[in-house]
Parts: sequence; structure tokens; C-alpha cells
Amino acid sequence: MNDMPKAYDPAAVEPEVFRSWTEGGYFGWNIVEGEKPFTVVIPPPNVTGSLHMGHALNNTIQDVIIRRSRMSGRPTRWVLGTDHAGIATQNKVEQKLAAQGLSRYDVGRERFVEMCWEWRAEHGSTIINQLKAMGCSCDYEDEHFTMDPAYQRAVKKVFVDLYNEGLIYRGKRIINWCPRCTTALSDIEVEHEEIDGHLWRIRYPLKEPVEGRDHVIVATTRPETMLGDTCVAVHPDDDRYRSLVGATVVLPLTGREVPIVADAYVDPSFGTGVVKVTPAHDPNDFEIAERHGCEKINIFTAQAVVSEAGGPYAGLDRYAARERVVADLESQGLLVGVDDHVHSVGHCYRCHTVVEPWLSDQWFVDMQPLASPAIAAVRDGSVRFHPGRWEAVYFQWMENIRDWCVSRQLWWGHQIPVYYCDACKEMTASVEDITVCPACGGPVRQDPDVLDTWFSSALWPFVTLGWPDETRELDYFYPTTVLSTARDILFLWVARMIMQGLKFVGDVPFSEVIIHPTVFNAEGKRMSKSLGTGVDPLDLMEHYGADGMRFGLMLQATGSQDIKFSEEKLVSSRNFANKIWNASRFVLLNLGDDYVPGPPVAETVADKWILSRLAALAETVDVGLDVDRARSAEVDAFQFGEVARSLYDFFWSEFCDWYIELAKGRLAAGAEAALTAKRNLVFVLDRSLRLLHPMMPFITEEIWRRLPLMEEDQAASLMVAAWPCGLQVHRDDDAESSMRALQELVTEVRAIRARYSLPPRTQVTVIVRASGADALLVESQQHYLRDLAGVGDLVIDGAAAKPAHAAVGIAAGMELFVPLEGLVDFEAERQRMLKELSKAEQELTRVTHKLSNDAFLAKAASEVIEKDRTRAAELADQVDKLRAQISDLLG
RNA sequence: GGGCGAUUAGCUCAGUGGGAGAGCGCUUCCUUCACACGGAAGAAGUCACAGGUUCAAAUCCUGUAUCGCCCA
Repeated sequence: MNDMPKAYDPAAVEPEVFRSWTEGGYFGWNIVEGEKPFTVVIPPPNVTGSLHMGHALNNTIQDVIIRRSRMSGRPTRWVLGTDHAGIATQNKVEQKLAAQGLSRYDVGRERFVEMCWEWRAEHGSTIINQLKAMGCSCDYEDEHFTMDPAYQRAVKKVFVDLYNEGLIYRGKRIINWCPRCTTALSDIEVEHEEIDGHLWRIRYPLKEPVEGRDHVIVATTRPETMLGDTCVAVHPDDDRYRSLVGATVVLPLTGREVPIVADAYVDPSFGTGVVKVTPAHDPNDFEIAERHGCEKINIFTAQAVVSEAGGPYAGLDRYAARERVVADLESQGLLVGVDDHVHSVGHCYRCHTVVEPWLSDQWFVDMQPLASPAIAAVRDGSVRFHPGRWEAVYFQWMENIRDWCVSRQLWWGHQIPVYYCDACKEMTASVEDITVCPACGGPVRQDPDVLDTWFSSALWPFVTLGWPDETRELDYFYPTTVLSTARDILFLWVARMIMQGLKFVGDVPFSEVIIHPTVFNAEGKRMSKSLGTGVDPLDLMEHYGADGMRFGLMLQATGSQDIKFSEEKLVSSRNFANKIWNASRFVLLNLGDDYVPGPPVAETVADKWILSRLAALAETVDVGLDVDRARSAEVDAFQFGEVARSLYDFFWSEFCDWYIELAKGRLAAGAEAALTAKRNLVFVLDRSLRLLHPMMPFITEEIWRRLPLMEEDQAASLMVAAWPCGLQVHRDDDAESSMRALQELVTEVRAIRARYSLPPRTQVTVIVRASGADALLVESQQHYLRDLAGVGDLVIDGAAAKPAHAAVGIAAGMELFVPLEGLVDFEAERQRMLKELSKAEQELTRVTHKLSNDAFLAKAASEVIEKDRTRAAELADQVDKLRAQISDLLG
């Protein structure tokens, strides 16, 4: 009990505490019939990844609500796992091969996939171990992976079911192609960026002159694509070009002859009003070509190098081809001009390469039928977003949803369960692997592509619970309770989980979605490992402890704003942990060997006050963290920042600064007074540790296990101890206002002492001019002044006169005199009091003015008027006293 | 082009209708037996700007400016 070092050392405590949780089996879950479970599925971190600040914040949030729920006795489950992260993992393994001068084609698909599994075996536990270091209370025995055999089977079933329903189809479309990853991407995996480019104006000669014109001028941002032009388009109502529609253009450089068509897509005001149409490399051009039956010439290879179709330009990459095309046009006198032009260019969200719109065969999901019920589920409140404004963002995207390209030209992932028969051309989707064609018995080959990783992530909340089997687990834990995530995967992941959950389980996957703030660096820039602008949570935990990092993040998680990460908050949090440690150390050191646990007793004003404040704190914490309140109340739920601040303020500014300081006197007094003080200290500390535990699990556990508690308060671990309830009976407004008055008096005396630099040890005489209830309070609680303000002689007298040499003050409506023979600087006192007087007068004028306003008296709430009347009286009294003191000063 | 968010103390941010707050930093004092990762006392703000609603606006409405993000 007295083995606590003088400073809290997280490194010495955390591993041992974590081991005790593991050994106690507290991370596991149970099905308790008749009780509503609290379930969270972790957003599966990328198996290639390591912990970043976003994970640190998100997993702290989840752990906080999970721990609170577990302590309040609800069956609780936090499902853990990782995501196979198709592109990212494949990139890692390819990099490893590249180091040996090899590509994936050198080792072949089978060996490559094997290497991915090896890679996962080697690195997949990294992030899991980092979660342990954070203290996350996930069930580490219940770990899932989106490529587990059962998961693979579920993915196939979903694909085949959607295919059989006609909601998945194959089509030749313009998709977003990453030439570096050599795969298709979905629309939302493309990040658009404004780029300073050019708009080239190029002369396209007409085959035959029309009404004296022998050419048109087109404007383009991508001249190299003219190698694949198959028509030229103008707006049908554009009088400038009406007569040219139907004429033939001879394309420069290739000499191909293409028609001029009229299409309403063309914007006559953009450029020259004539556009070149490259159907295989632009989605809008593709549409135009479809409408006019034009050819679609693909001029790029998968690496965005000009193909044979590009004639003499074959073999050049897209940027070299652009330069050559422009140079050739110029030398042939066909380049009319070039202007600077800013336009939006898509980039791959994984590798930031410029995406190429590319015509290819891909698999698509028809989203509208899936989206409608998912929109309804949010509209009717089955799913709620916190903060609520994210619902509008969700609706905006869902209501304009487009088909989802789900095929990826990768090897690592869920291979598309579709089989092609070369003999009869039959296409079969099958959950079971097949080798022969069900139609003709001929040999089949499986589609080589894999599915978008998000296709499998979308199934996470129900596949991890056993779907498609109708398990007891699924029935009990689904829908899950809370999903916490960053806003950047709202569409990629959250929306799709809602759609697939409704489609395949028939219910939403979760009821509450927390969209937490994004963590930026101190300059407000995105944290990025490659740019070196990131902060490593592991480093932070080393410096501030896991609890320090967690609490520091919670202090910053205010919901309304993104976080400009401030390490200062972690310093405060580490200091707070140390404060908790030492306050606890004080309590434990003072209990003595013969301490007998017992219930708290609200004996003194301070006792009643601290219990009342504790009750208020418990209420704030519950409002901020309780999911059921989030459901029912109008107040905003999940106020992590406010909860953290309230815990900090209560523990430090109330419990430590006042209650413990006051308790010191009682501990030194007789045994009976000491026992009550000890029991109250233990009680308040115990309940505080419970309330703090979700945010600071390690330090609270370490301290709590040392507390000698009554049997009814004991538990095997704080982690599974009871969440505080029933504290509201301690609410006591009278005690709070009495305590406030005493605090003001103490502060005023201390201020006088500070003003005159009175040595801390010397006692001062204080004369309080007070009568009635004020006098009674000061008289009965005078030890507060003696213990906390160094007051020796205390005179309480309603008619006390100011001694000749005395510092003066007003606190809680009472006048104070501190006789200071020879010390008082009257002029300084006078100046200070004049300043105070001016402030009080100003405020009094304001309130008086308000109270003389008939409209205010007629319309304002009666409590407000009453409050202002009281305040006016207090201020008037204060002004009188200040004036008297000022005129007395020289007397 | 459409939408969302932000603008409060030197810095980072709380505060949604009724006496401007915290942490860090700053000034002064204190190493008294829980804690110097500490204690005490202080200084410091036209709540971006302009209108409006209201008895009353940092808070609600409209507009403007600046910054950030999302969608097209």
C-alpha cells in the first residue's frame, strides 16, 4: 500500500496490468439470455498497416464506450480483426519481389498469393499488438480476417446471390484505371485534384471544304488522345457549325477520317465549341460515341503506354506521347494556340498516380436497389449518425449513387466466383469451385480478377458473427450497437455495410454511427508517413503512457471540429495521470494499517459538497458516453471532450485542490473524525477511478486494486467492477453554495497574503464583518480558513470596524480585514479597490437597467428575473461596501 | 457550380438565448511531510465583419470576408 513510487511510471505498470486482464479473461464475451448486448465491430485495420493517429483516436473511442458498457453490466463484445487490403498488400509483396529484381509474373499467381499469406503471417499481428499496447479491450481470442476460409465462402455467396438476382453484371465500360497498380478502381477510390494544365487548340482539316471552310478548331486538355479520336462533336443548336454536321474530318497525324456529329453534351461556350471525341478514354466521349454509333479505339496499354493502335507513337508513355504529338502538330502548323487551364484530374487513392479513364470489361453492382432501403433506414432513425449532420452527406451520396465497379485486376483477394466455358461460352457463378461446365460438361476457367476489398469489408458486421450460417451469435449480437469511424470511409465502407446488412441479414448492421474528427498535424495538414508529417502513437505512448495518449486524444475530441493535434494536451494528460497517482498515494498512505472499510458519511459541508459534485460528474459522464441516452435524448451524444474535461476538472480542481486539502486537517484530528474522512476519501477516489477507467484504464486499474473497499464494492478487477450508479441522492445545492462561499473567503485571504508577500507559514488575523447566516457559516466552518488560508485569530462581528492598518477585501458578500501593521500600501489598495468598484458599478448599472425595463419584466422567465434581482442586491451591497472601504482606507 | 464546417485570451480549443471559460504560455511568490509532471495569487478577449430577430445574441436568422473539407 505504501509501495507506490513518487511518480507514476506507465512503462512499469501497463504490461503487468494488461496481463492481469488477459489472465482474468475479461476481454471475452458471453451470451446472456434476456439481456441486450452491446456490440462493436472494429473497423478492420489494413493488415499491412501499423497504428497511426486515426487508429489511436478511433480505438480509444471504441474502448471508452465498450469499457463503460462492460462495467455497467451489459453483455459486451468487441469484435477484432484485420482487412486483407488487396492493393496495399499486393504492393508490399511486389516491392519485396522487386528488391530481388522480380515481378509477380516471374513467380506466378499461385506462388504470389502464397507469398501474400506469408507476408500476412509475418506482419499481420503488428497492429493487433499495438492495440494491446493501447489497452484496447477487444476479444483477442476472437480475431477475424477478411480472407478467412469462412469469410471467403460468405463473399462468394453474396456475389453469387447478387449475380443470380441480376444485381451484378459484367460490362464493357469506361472505368478508372490506375496504370501503376494496373487495376480498375471504383469512382470513390479516385481523388480529384486541381491541376495547372493547358488547353490546346488544334486545327482539324475537313476532307472536303464546306461553305468555304476547310477546317475546324478543337480545344483539348489531352492532345495525345487524338490518336484515338473517332468523331468530332458540336452542339446541335450552335449556328457556327450547323452546316458542318455530317462532314468528314481528316485527323492530323494519323490521317483517319472521322465524322462531325451534333450532340447536346457539347458546351458551345467552352473552348471553340468543337470537341474531339475519344470514346475509349473519356466517359463523356464514350456516351457520345454510343449515341452516334462511333468506333471506340483503345490507344493505351494497361501501363498507359501508347499501343499499336497509336501507330508511330506506339511505345511512348502518355506524357511522352503528349509532348511528341504537340511538337508534331506544331511543326505541321496545325497547333493554333495554347492557353493555361486549371482542371480537375483524378488520382489513385492508394498510390496517387494519375488515373486513366480506360475502356475495359469489368464487373459492376447495380446499386440503386440496394441503396433505397439503406436510405430509408437512416431516414426512419434505424441508423443514426453522430454528429447528425453526417446524415445529409450520406443522403447526398446515396441518392445519386452510381453503379459500383467491383472487379480488380489483382491476384491478392477474393477471386471472382464466375467460370467461363470456352466450348459453349456459358458463364456460371458458383459458390463451390467447379471444373466443368454445367451446361456442356466442357472445361471451365475461373475469372482471373478479384473483388474490390471493400466488397468484402461491407460484410464485416455479419460475417464476423457467423453469417451465412444462422448462428445464435448472429441472432444475439446483430445488429451491433455502435460503429465508430473516420469520415473518409463513409461511402467506401459505412454506406455499403448498411446496404449489404439490410440485403443479406434483413436488418441494419448497427444503430449508432460515430463519425469522429480527423487528426491533422499541428499545422492543420494531413498526417502522412511518406511526407513525414505524421506522429507515431507508439512514440507518444512511450513518452506519455497509454493513458496519457488516450486521455489527451479524448480532451481534443470535441465533435464539432477536426483535431489539430496538440502534444501539449498529452503533457497535460500525463501530468493528470501523475496527479491521480499522487492523490491516491496520499489517501493510501494516510489510511493506516487499522483502517476498516465503511460507507461514506456526509458529515461536514465539504463531505456533502464533494459527494454532490461527484454525483454531478457521474451524470455528465453518463450523458456523454451512454448509448441508450444517445438514442432517447435530444442532447448530443458521445461528448468525449466534455467528459474528459469534466473528469479532469473534478479530480484536480475539486477533489485534490479542496477536498483532500481539507481532509488533511481531519486526518490529523481525533480518530473518529479521521475515520469518516478516510472513508469519504476512499469512496470518492473509488468512484472517481471507476468513472476515469474507460479513458485511463491502466493507471486506474493499478491504483484501484490497492484500495481497501467494502465487500459490496469489491471486484476481481476494476475493468469488471460496477459502473457508479445511485449517486444522485447526494445532490445538495445548499452544501454547494456554502462551500462556494467558504472557497471565496479562503481565496480572498490568500489573495491578501499574496499581495503583501506574507510568508506561507505565518498566521494572520482576519476580521470578518458578518452576521446572521453568514456569521453562522463562518463560525461553524472556521477551520477551513485556518487550514487553507493560514488564519490564526479569527474575529466574526457584524459591527466590526476596520483597524487602522489593514488590508481589506470582500468575499461572498462579507467584508474582510487583515490587520497588517506597517505593511499596507494604501495607495495600491485604493487603486485596486477603485478598479473593483468600477467593475461592480458597471455591472450593477447593467443589471439595474435590465430590471427597470418593463419589457424584460413582462417577458423574461421568472427565474431569470429573480436571479437578476438577487444579483442586483448583491452588487449594490458590494458597491456600498467598496465605497465605504475606499473612504475608510485613509482613516 | 452545389454542399458542409470553422473564425472566442499569445497558442490550441470548450462554451447554442440570460453574470466571457479551460489547458499551455506569461507575471509574482512558495521546494510546508501526495504530487515541481506540484501549490498559491495574478495579467490577458470589440467572441471575424455588417445587418436583422428578441426584453435579452458569442449563442438564432441573412449577408460579407478568410480558411478547411466533401461532392460534381
